[in-house]
Amino acid sequence: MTTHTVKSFPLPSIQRLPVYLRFLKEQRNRGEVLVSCTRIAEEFGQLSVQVRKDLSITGITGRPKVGYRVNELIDAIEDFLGWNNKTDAFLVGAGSLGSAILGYEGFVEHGLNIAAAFDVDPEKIGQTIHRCPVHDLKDMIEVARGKTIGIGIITVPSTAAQGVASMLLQVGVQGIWNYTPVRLDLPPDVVCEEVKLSASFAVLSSRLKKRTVFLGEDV
Amino acid sequence: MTTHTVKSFPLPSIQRLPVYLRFLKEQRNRGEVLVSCTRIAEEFGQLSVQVRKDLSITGITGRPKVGYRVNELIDAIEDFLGWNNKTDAFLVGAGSLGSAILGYEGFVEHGLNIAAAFDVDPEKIGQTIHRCPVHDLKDMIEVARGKTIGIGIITVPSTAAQGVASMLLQVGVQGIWNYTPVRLDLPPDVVCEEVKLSASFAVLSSRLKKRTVFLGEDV
DNA sequence: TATATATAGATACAACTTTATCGATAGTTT
DNA sequence: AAACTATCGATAAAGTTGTATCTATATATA
Repeated sequence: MTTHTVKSFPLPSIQRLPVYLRFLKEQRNRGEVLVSCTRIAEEFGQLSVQVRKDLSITGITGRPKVGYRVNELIDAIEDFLGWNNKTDAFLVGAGSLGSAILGYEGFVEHGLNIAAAFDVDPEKIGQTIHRCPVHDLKDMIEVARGKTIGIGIITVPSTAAQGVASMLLQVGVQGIWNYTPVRLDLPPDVVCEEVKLSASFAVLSSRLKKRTVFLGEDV
Repeated sequence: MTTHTVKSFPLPSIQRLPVYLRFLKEQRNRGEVLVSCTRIAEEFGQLSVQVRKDLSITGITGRPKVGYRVNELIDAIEDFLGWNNKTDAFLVGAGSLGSAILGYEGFVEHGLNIAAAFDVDPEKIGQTIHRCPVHDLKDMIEVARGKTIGIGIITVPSTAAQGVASMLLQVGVQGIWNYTPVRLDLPPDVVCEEVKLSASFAVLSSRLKKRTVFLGEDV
């Protein structure tokens, strides 16, 4: 293998792609064949330039005065994100957050197949949540045998997070989707994405605070 | 009221504050009185300069060769985010995602008091989830009477999101924490923060994809 | 008391992201 | 067929965020 630079794309653009994808699928269902970025932009209160730039990272190209082909665009986004290939995943922590993720059908459309869930609670072990079997956490290695598990989803209490992560590494996951606020110690070749609900709440709080200051104070 | 410019702070900095806060509280529990940003930075694999800049938005100032007072810093962050004042909230959608939020005790520490939950499912109405009563959605206005509800949390299916948002506006919420992928139509003075799980998954997916390309392809 | 050192604060620079502008193109209208 | 217009693509400018560097200061040490 030769070393080569992998071109990287703007993170904000990547994050906006799912929004466009959702809209494009809606349009396809309505029978639309073409769509312009002007149209997409006004839908989301953005500038058309930004939409165009975002879409361009997928490699797709539109036609002046016409726009983009809806189908082509959907394929391009899904291909870019790897959402047209199914990836098997394990979810650890079958509490309410875990159940919420198991129940969200959108992820199936994104190629995410949660093959099994795990927990330590005897009440949950053996049950089925949203058609997904819940196993004993200590059977994880065994359940994984013969399977290729690409992603591990961690929805356990913070204290258990690192231990669970280590088990998932043994199973051979390449990516971890971490819903706990814990910074995991992982080998550098494993991709980790954290869902930081506190960060989101902090943004909401600070904006509410600012708003209060603005409405209430006089300078 | 006079018009004046409200200074705005870097969003990424705001998002990182909860991470520091968590660490600082840990340190306080261990009896630490002082902490340097060098220490914080190494904990999170960041640069000390960035930590310093992030902390500076709260208005706090440290002392050279000494560092910051842990208590002072905790107070400053909580004050900046408004987390030292309790805010009452309504949560709409008592499914698994709603339950997960109700069950996450961290939010209480952030000043978020979910006063009531709402749903349309007769099975759920009248129940109590994590000490929070679940009411019939159509009783929302009535339940709100006499209360000041600052925040509305939306954890319903996408199709119901806009309707719920409109009800919350009637209740007088100033902020909405939206867990659905729907872009809500709201008056401009209402603050809305969206939790985009698909965006997070998109980042994970694209990085996994890139990784595969890097490991597999030869240029 | 003088010197060394770790640390905060300020300033400057670089990288990244968003926004604006301009030219090219394909369809539409006259 | 020519002029017009909506749209894309490319490039440039502006704004924001992250990183590096330098100075000042408080403590420790000789």
